[in-house]
Amino acid sequence: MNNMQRKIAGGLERAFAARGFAEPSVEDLRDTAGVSLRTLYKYAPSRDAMVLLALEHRHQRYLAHVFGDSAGSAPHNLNETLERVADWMRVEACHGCLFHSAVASAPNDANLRGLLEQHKSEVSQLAVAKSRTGINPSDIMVIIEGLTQSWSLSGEKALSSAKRLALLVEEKPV
Amino acid sequence: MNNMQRKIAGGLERAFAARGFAEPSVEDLRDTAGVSLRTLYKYAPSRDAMVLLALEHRHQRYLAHVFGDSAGSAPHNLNETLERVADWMRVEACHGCLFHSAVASAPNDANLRGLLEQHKSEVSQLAVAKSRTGINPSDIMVIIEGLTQSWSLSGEKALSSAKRLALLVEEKPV
DNA sequence: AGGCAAGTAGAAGGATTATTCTACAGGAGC
DNA sequence: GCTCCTGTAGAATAATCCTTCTACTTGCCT
Repeated sequence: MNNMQRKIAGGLERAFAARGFAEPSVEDLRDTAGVSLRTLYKYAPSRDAMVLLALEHRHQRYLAHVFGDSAGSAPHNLNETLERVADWMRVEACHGCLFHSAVASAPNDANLRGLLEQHKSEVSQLAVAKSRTGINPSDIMVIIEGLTQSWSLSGEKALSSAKRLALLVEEKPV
Repeated sequence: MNNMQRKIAGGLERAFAARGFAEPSVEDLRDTAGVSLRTLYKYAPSRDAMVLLALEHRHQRYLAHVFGDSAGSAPHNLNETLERVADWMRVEACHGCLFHSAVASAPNDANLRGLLEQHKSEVSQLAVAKSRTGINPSDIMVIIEGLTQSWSLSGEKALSSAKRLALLVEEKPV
């Protein structure tokens, strides 16, 4: 059960990340998940549920990548955290944040909005804990969101900008 | 011709901003545009063209709001510029940037991606011109994107964070 | 051995959608 | 007066999509 669920969730995440949340049909999702239609609907009884499943999987993977998992490798400061965020963008060839994409495709879905808030608050909380000084949570939020969003436009330049901003605001906390 | 085009473009922009780019059907778009189906297709011969029309209209309105139009009221510095961005978010009750939303709904559409890049580069160029010191374009990009994106989560706190960051990086240019 | 849980493959239904087309009304210009 | 342009209203088409359902297979447990 768990094994199959991971397989499906991973496939769904890949499909939505590559083609957005609007375009892929359920049959497309079935193909990238590599299961039958019936099994797909068993683990996610509607297309909306498939979106939620993909986002939950994404959340886990993002946290593991950026903040390290139990395997012991975790960033030691804000600078390293930002580098990991950039690395995530590089590896996933991300068109920006998948949670924002999901909300953008269905702006009136309260469930999605809830997931987005939960995801972002968890991320900012973990990031604040990496700071030496008691950095303002919304400061780090602006920096991380700015880095994530402008990555696809500025690339590596966005990373050095984000690092510079973080350094300055850590030197002069509010 | 011009009058009708503005009416249609404005209606399309409102519809997509309120309900996202995936959900509204062409008949929904017709309703919010307030014209007949035939006229709508005359000015935008396909649904994709309707998206482009809406985004062009959005681009004009955004620039006019944030950087002032020929009517004489323009921001004098970075701080004021950021306040105008925040004001835009307040007024438009924006779920983030509409261009990013469009790209998120169709990540493989090259036309959309081109429009996004063009929009953002124009914005950052105009913003840089508002800075006293020669601020790094990608710095201001990260700040504006961060403010825009985290507005829906942090609200006014995002604005003061963005202003603080801008102040710091203007004091210590690269 | 036999039955049950969980999988594949794919057809069918019913609804929605983008686009095109027909039929008609009002107004401006020659 | 007549014609052309631009508009409305709405039907028809052809395709796509989500969801459900049937028929069949495989492996595991008692």
